[in-house]
Amino acid sequence: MHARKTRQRGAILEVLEAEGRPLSTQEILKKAQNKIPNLGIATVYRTIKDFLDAGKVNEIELPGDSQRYEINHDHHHHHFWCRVCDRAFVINGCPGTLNFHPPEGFKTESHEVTFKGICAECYNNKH
Amino acid sequence: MHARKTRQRGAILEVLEAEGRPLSTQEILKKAQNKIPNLGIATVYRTIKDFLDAGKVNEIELPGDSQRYEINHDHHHHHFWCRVCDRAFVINGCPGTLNFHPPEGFKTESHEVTFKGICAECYNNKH
DNA sequence: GTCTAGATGATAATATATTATCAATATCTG
DNA sequence: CAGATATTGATAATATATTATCATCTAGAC
Repeated sequence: MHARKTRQRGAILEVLEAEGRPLSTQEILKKAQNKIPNLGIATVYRTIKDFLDAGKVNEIELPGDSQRYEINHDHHHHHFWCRVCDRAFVINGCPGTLNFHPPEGFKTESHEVTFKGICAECYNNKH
Repeated sequence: MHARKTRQRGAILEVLEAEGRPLSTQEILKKAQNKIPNLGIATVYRTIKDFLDAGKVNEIELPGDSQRYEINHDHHHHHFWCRVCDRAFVINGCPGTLNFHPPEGFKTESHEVTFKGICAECYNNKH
């Protein structure tokens, strides 16, 4: 018997799907608590770890900030990080041609591009 | 009387200049201790903070890792991060044309590109 | 060389993120 | 429904990075 389906895990998955952008563990906790008021942070961490192992979610690392998690859709993309509301957003595709080569002998395995600035909501002071 | 010139600060600046790549506080400590054996980590943090305020060094944030510091040369560039030796390197210039636009209404202020992989030394097992 | 304030080193204290513990609870099988 | 066990929530414990404290030391003015 393994991996039971619980209200908590369902709620966390729903939150990630509904938002459609990378969320921090705290963001996940807050939003999932709308469905399950006394949800604990430990359950968020445990569930995210399970989802990661199962390949359901990806771990996003913003420069200098803690991890974010997003549903794994298997398509290459990058992120925008709003310095006002601290939310991360998905930017589909890859900006320009990353046909740039590191020094001789260096083997590049992946790359990350993070745009920083202000999102539309914050720019319009609605947030 | 302000900002005295000390052996410690000189050593830390020399290390940053000699390496020519972003260093973590621990890397700075270890390398500067070759010059000043009982240098303390607190002095590294204090000195780096002073250098940041003075604009002498830049703070580099790798996705998911702690800060690195490098001499400020005022030229746009990005970084390569070796997953084996954990060292960061400078990649001059900007890869490709970053003529990519975030969603309508988003204001981009800066961008960071981090290449991940294996550096030449580690690839050749010399490290 | 002397003096004084800034700097240092050792270490305690903070801050934060993540994991471990464990009794209570809830899921799933039969 | 009942029983076995995976899961949960509350919280303690870890891990790590950074900052504060303070007695001692030292750079630089005189």
